[in-house]
Amino acid sequence: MDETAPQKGTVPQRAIEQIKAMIGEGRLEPGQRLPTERDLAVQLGISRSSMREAIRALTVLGVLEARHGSGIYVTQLEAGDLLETFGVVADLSRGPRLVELLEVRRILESTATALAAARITPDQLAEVEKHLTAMNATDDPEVILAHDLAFHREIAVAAGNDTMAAILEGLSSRTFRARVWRGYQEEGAFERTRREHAAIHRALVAHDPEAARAAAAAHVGEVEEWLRAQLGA
Amino acid sequence: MDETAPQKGTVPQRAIEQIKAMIGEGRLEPGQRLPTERDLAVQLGISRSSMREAIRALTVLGVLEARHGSGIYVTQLEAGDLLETFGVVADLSRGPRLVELLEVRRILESTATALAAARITPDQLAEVEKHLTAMNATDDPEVILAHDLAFHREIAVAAGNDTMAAILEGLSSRTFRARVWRGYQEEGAFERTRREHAAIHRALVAHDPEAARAAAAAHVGEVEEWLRAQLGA
DNA sequence: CCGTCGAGGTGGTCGGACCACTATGGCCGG
DNA sequence: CCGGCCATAGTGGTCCGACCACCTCGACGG
Repeated sequence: MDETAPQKGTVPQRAIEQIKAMIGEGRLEPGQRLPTERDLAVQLGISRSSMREAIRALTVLGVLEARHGSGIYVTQLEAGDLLETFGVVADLSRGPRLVELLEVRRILESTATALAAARITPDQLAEVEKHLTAMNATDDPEVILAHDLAFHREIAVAAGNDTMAAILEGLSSRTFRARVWRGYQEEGAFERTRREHAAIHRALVAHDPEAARAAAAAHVGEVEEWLRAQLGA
Repeated sequence: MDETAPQKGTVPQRAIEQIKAMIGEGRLEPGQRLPTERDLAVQLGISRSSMREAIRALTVLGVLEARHGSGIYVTQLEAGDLLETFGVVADLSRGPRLVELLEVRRILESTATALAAARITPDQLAEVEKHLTAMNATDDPEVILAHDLAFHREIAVAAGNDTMAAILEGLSSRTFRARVWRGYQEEGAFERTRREHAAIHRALVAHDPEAARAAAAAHVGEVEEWLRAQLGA
């Protein structure tokens, strides 16, 4: 018997492993187009439905990208594509785990900010300042939130570690922060937030890693403490 | 017309959002069983195929769990369930991004080890020691790797932040470390690794957070440096 | 030479059929 | 009466074939 299917796990799961293996072995380069769903199904000896499930799974993971009418492609496997799932975690987490996520963010954000203080270029610094002033120029919470996110994103990018930036992006996902900050900012924390952002900015300008680390840690820590108090109440 | 489908995005994508919303709004509790695929498909006005894709996607993300012959259940939404996919990222990353992932791990691992030094209980310490001695008692790389993973996992758990432990678990996934360490250990790094583990252990016993942080950072940093050199060569 | 439009190929969706597995409850033997 | 076995109904798993929506690219006409 040629027995190409050694019967391990579910059918789509096997397909997922095989495609992952193809990528891992370099047989599929990023950006390259895969055979059609129909062909792949025939190659692996499974039905198109199962193949679709496998492709869907890999699409969710950010490994593949399906373009309607065109074909299936391997993504660039960049940090952003692969770490999108972090946002899902943040969105579905609640209670104590929110605090844990904020703690992780505090650790990474403080280090990222410290690295940024040492490495940031004038161009990047200008970008950071743009969002800082925009944030202080309005009272619309939506606009503030958007620039707040961009402010921290620029800093994370300036730290020079795209993977870390992508993780922080997920940990600061829009819905996540909107949920937490809704209550936080209602307590008149605008002013404090502005002071903290200013402190971070000063540390970046001074290229002072230690000050940047402290400022960023305090910034996230403030929210963390508030949330902890909310849960304990 | 009642127009329940405002036509946004693909069909399965809409279904995913709706199910996520159900969970987010608390209409679906962790551990609870969902309606059958067939019923859900009818409820959302889509075909079972599309519903299956949506379920598959949420299964991959660790939000749902399908038990053949029994039904579909909401997971406990614990950090481990949701961050399992993180391991996939580590497995598919290569080159410069491996260094970035190690850098993130160094930051988190050092902090986690420092926290563990302050909080670890005698029981947990005993568990850590068990893996340490087991690791030093053999020359089988497979066994060493297994106990090495367990060693760091116990420490991460002792740090008291399950989310961080889950992330570190992903960053240290089996295939990831196997790939990197294969070459690393070939260069006679066994002895150095043992010394570093011993240093971490001493810091834990002494409940000395700063020493623990330094030891852990050095431990991961060693591998990081080696990998960086490999890539530059 | 360039813009238009058509055909072919792609992923997206659908419905139905059947298989594999699990759980439940009744039946049978003790 | 009790306990384990087993038939059965219901679940997710897989497959098939058809059709739809969309993109691509080349032939055609201006």
